[in-house]
Amino acid sequence: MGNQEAQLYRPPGMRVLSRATVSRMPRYLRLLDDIREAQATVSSDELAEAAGVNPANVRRDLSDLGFHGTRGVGYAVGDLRSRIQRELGIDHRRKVAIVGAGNLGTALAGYSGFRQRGFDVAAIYDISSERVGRLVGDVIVTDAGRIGHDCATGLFDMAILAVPATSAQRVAEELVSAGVSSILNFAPVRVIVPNDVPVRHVDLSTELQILSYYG
Amino acid sequence: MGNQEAQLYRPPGMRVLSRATVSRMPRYLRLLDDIREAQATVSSDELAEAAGVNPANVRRDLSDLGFHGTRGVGYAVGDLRSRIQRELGIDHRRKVAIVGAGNLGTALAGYSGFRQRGFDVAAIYDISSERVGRLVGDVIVTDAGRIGHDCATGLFDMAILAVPATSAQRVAEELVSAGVSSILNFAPVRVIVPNDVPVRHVDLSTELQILSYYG
DNA sequence: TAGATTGTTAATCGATTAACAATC
DNA sequence: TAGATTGTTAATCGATTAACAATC
Repeated sequence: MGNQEAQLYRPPGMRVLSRATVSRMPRYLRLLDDIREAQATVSSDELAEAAGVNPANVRRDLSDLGFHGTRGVGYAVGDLRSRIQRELGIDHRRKVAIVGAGNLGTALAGYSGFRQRGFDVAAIYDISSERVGRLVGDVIVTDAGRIGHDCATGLFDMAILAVPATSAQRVAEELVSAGVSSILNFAPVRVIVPNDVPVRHVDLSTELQILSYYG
Repeated sequence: MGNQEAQLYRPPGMRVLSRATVSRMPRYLRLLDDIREAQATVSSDELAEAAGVNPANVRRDLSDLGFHGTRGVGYAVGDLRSRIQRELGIDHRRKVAIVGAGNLGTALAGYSGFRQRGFDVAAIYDISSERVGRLVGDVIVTDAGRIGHDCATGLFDMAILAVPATSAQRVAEELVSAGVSSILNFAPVRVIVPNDVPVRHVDLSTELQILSYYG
């Protein structure tokens, strides 16, 4: 694992979960969502099957999560579901800012997929005075100069970069110093965030390069 | 490493590169792009500094890549740059299909970021007869029934899913059986591709969940 | 109790890194 | 040659997994 992958999150007073462990959580959740009321308990074998991992791995993951099952019985479906949702931060809606009100930013603002998954667009920013003041979806385009202030005061805690390549790094740094918790970068350039900054940062352009590797 | 992460690519007659190794390549490339003509050689220390990794890690990565430097001197900048670009499949333009000509699909079709990074939109599909035939960007919306045929005949080798949650899994399976090499999923739902299928698949909705974890 | 399944130990596997001989 | 830097070995680290005692 490189530094980036090794980046860990330490909830206060809780065990450290590896990035690999966290990445399996949504796969467990998928089965739990399907089961719902149909079944009160689920075994590590069933979860493993659904997630495509080893049953021992499931038991270790849930144990690391501090969630315990009952020997001979399994894990309580509803409780486990809530526990994982809380862990992933999807037990409540998240406020996201879109930076860049161009072609892509505007489309993302109206994209129902984010909303369906619990991400609400709280703000959209641009530097162009022509765009500032316009209504995009539910929100009015704000001058990009306010990004730092708005982030620091909690208007949003997640940001989507939909800016030109030339501004991406600068905006990312501004967001980081204002304390944003996550950045999803759609700009066609790699953006570097230091490893010691507690931001989970997914660089789409890098992903595309990696993607293309498998072609 | 879960199964998903452990998925490896085996170029014919070439060493196997781990996903972790591949993920560092774009970071090396970034420095090499910056250097260009300014410097003929680069050391593992410089690459390590730029990529935020250990110098020994750099040397091992390049060695695994089959690229060798000169002791006491370093690595040839231009040659290394070409070698990595070839490895990542970004030494040539890639043809991508967008599935779904709705709000998001249309925006992505016109998004210059893809084009700038070497991804050309070769086709856009939809099932709605109202949308089929319309011009979106450079291409005319085609009936989704042709996806399998067009992929199999090489019209594109990468796909972007911009469909509703309900169709995402079905479309992904169709693309996989037609032999697509990469899928980038923008649908607001997780899509499962078996581990033994040689598709590099980045599930944006899963990433979003992981993202939110760090908030 | 008998069967099932967890939780944890110890073994295994793979990736990272320190160290240094090779050599430009 | 003297200094620099690679390429590789061996040590280390961390994550996965087989196995099984604990226990419902």
